[in-house]
Amino acid sequence: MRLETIGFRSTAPRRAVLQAIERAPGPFTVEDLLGELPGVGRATVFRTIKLLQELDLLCRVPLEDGSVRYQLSEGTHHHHLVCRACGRFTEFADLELDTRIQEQAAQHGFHLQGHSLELYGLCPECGTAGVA
Amino acid sequence: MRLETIGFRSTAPRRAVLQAIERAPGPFTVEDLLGELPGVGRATVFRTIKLLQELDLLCRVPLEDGSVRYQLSEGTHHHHLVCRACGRFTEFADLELDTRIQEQAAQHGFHLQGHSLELYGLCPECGTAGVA
DNA sequence: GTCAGTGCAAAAAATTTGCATTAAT
DNA sequence: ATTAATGCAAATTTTTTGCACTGAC
Repeated sequence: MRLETIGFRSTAPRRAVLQAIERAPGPFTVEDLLGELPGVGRATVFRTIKLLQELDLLCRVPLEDGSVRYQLSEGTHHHHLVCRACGRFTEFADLELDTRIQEQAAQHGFHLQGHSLELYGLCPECGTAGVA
Repeated sequence: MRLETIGFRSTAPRRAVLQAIERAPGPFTVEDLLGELPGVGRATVFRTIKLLQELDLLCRVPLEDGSVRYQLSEGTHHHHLVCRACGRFTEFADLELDTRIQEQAAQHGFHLQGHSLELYGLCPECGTAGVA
């Protein structure tokens, strides 16, 4: 990890959290992580998650019911397609979309600094299964 | 109110919540509402807020820090420009944006059922003040 | 008169904090 | 040696639940 490169210490708990995240088969909650890491303190897991988000290594995805899931991030700016059935989400980026968003902000005299976009529905697998 | 029209009872607590919401000068938290309505029970305020959201009379806006604000809704589908400085938000709708979102979903073989888009930045007033 | 809606207080989540201790650099 | 990072347990914050009671229709 490049944690040390940017002034953070590479500690056992942090490495453990990282590994658990990489091991995760899909989106997870903080509680999931805690369950995977019996030896690591609650606060540490929360603190590490926060750190990883700031480093853009982890993305936080709010669901429609208000709950939150996390998933390893590809790093670059992107949005999510969230499947209501299986709960998994796919990243995608769309420059045109981002441009249009900037235009909207400009039209309202708004100084845009960030945005978040989540699409909810059924992924190809679940959508097909549901219709069939 | 048309609550009764759709099978819900028009009760004093609900009317009180509605009035408090209409009185609100800007986005508010549940706690704000509770403070305005000493006579109304916690659970009732939460239940009424949930109801109003389902009726599209109230919109729920997640902020970047994970907290949530509410604001009376214009009813139709829209997005928000959230000001990081003053906390207020403006609604806007953009058919082109929605279309592009649908296209993205289609490209991923995703059956789109809903989406949420929040823009964060500085509103005209705060942006100008900040720069000046 | 019925049953949706309410209030209350307790329970359940979800997250943060304080602080003495540990360990990375 | 410094001091960032940790663990723990307690404190907050946010939302939900159970249930007897009230009041809209």
